[in-house]
Amino acid sequence: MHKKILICDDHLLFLNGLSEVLKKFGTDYDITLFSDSDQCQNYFTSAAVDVFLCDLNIDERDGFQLIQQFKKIHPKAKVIILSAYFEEFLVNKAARLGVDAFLPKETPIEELIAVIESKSHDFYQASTTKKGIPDFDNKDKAQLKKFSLSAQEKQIIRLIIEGKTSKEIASELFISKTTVDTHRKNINKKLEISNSSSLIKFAHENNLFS
Amino acid sequence: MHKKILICDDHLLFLNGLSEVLKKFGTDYDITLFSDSDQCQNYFTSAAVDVFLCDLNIDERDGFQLIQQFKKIHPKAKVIILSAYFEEFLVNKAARLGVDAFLPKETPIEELIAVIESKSHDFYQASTTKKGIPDFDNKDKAQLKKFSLSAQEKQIIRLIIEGKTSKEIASELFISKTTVDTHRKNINKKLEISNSSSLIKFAHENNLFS
DNA sequence: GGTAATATACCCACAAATAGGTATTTGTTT
DNA sequence: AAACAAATACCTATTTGTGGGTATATTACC
Repeated sequence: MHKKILICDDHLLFLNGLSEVLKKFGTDYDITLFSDSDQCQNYFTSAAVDVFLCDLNIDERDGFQLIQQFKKIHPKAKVIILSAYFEEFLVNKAARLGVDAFLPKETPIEELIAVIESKSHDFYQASTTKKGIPDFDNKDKAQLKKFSLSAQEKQIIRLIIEGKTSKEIASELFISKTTVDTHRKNINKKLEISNSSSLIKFAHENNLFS
Repeated sequence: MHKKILICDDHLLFLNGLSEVLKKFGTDYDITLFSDSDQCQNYFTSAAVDVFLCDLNIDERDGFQLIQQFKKIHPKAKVIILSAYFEEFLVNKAARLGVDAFLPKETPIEELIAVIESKSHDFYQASTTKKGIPDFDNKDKAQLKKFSLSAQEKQIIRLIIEGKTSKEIASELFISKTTVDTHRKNINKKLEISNSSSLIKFAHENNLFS
């Protein structure tokens, strides 16, 4: 069946490669590529799309934001996240946004195509995703609610770990310095810590990033 | 010109994609793929290789180790690192190992092929790599400075990483809080940084502990 | 025996972070 | 429509960290 596929990923080599592989193995795909999230959004606001393959962290913008916009315009399209990071709370958030599948980038191409071709919109359909599912609910209720860090909070933690000050983080995220301070305050309260060294320690111990 | 190319990367989709793209754009490439570093090493110990494309962090093993082994067996082959992480100290280490190019994974395919085809073994040849070069020497100095940290300074860094405040560190080491501050001041000066997050980042990047 | 490095400790001033509060807006859920 | 979570932003106050000095005692190395 003919499918209009939209791919957004800021890793150009990955983008090229994925496109090549899909053209080779896929039946009848019309593929459009973007490495810039704004250009991608411009495109999908006025074009038909059947399947949207999206990376997280596309050029510093949160991939979830892009997906949220996409969902508004194309509620029936299939959205598949291809992410290098496979963490429960990300999978959770994706599920809440109505993302159809959350696949690691190392997913075999056959499986990716199976997900693209599947008629159902089942979040758990891919075998690789299933692997992560057993403790999905437990992790969600136990660990995740313990911390339940929002996307913006996580973003700020990332920048703190990089050695940025609140002022620098503010200008990088186009928000006020006082807002960054509020986020840091809330983060510290949630994690029951009182300085950024402990925050970094926490992030490493819990593999928030890696 | 015919080239025997060996690629090692644990991201299967990336591996597939890269291989496809190289076959399409490259002139006459004989490509062998591995996602497992041990299997890759087994292969190159008894096979001719012209170009080795290698990821860092291949299945938990340090990519540098693999490259080191490769260099012993194929001193004249061209080694190109394709890494998602582009940081000066990694580029430094690569340069010291005699790696010919250090490219981000988002490198345009044309540029990657240009590097593969180039006759020279010039570490700085790719435009994307050049961007990272200006502070190459500075970071190298910082690298050396790591050894000029005194025992007490290292001890204090350890405690900072554990999330302790200067006051806490002082009482733990039975010295004055102002002395701890002096040490922190000297550490920051030596490492050319200005906050503890950067200090922790430095410690991790340079494997000061662990 | 002189020089260098290290550890110790203080002064001052300023920057940054932490922690309490309140408040508005937006979007989602029920 | 009401309730909620999230992101935004400000106020105040205190603590912590940073960076410029200076200074002394100790050890280590030529």
